[in-house]
Amino acid sequence: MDDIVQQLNDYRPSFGPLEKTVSYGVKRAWLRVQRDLEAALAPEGFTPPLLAALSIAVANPGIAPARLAETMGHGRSRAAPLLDRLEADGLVTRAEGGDRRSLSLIPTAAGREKLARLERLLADHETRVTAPLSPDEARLLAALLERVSRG
Amino acid sequence: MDDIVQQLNDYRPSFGPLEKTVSYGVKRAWLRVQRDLEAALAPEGFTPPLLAALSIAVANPGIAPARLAETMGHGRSRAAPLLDRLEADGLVTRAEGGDRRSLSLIPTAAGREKLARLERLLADHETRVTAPLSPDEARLLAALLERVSRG
DNA sequence: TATTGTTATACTCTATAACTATA
DNA sequence: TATAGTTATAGAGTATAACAATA
Repeated sequence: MDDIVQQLNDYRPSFGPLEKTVSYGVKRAWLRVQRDLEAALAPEGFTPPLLAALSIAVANPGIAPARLAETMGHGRSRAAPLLDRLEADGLVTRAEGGDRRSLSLIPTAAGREKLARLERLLADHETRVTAPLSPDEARLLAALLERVSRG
Repeated sequence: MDDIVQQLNDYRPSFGPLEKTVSYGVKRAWLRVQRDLEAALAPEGFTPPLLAALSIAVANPGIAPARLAETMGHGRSRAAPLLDRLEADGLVTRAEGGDRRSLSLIPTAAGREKLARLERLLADHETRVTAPLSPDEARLLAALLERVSRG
């Protein structure tokens, strides 16, 4: 009797043709990652896109907004609102670039310190997300995902 | 000289602390998957969430809306607008369930035929997304992603 | 008291197009 | 003619809270 109840509780609806696809697997994993990271950054008043923008700005001092957006996988117009926020928080400044059309993004000391704090939250997040995997499996997963992203 | 130009062209901005994380890898892969699938389904007037809902409804006849939403990884309220659309298109019907609180979703013949057509687009999409991988690598990636999703 | 389906609401993410300035 | 930054706008996805009906 108990095993019948167990069997019923174990029942999981099928995903149909989506079952075992990389496509839907990526989507489901993204849902989990997205929610965990959002919750992890909330105490710092940050969001995942803001973290990505700050990370890239700090790692590539002098980068132009269009290049930053491109690195994130987006069009130019995605950069403006993110940079508005980072600049308002005093984490990044928009300086004039060599070409007067383009800007040069300079991380401030506060920006580097903020990122250092966020890196600790990020490391904990990564640990939670990869908890079901061995370290080797996690590295393998990251490598496979990168190849898919590059296409 | 040519190799210096090549070196410059090869330059890619760094992701900083996000580099090589599973977390950001999932996000980047999701961006690619999402865009490709959206474009693939557009000619059929469908979106990725509609495909997921129809797939689950067809694969689990009689499933309740709350269970469908849960399978997709969402709360109850996410089901209603998706089912509104599927029902308006004549692909699924909302029948009374055994419990008068809950509904029983029944796929129509048109729903099964629509899904069969979408499955061909989905297969092509999956082929494009996994193009950089061997078949074994693709299966491995799907399995690793599933373990991450289940947590 | 808990569960289901629904509605209302708001917020984030993202894309497109258009405008200005510069090259 | 092309590139950069910006703004406006719209749409899709998602979450929360609240409601009525049923258990």
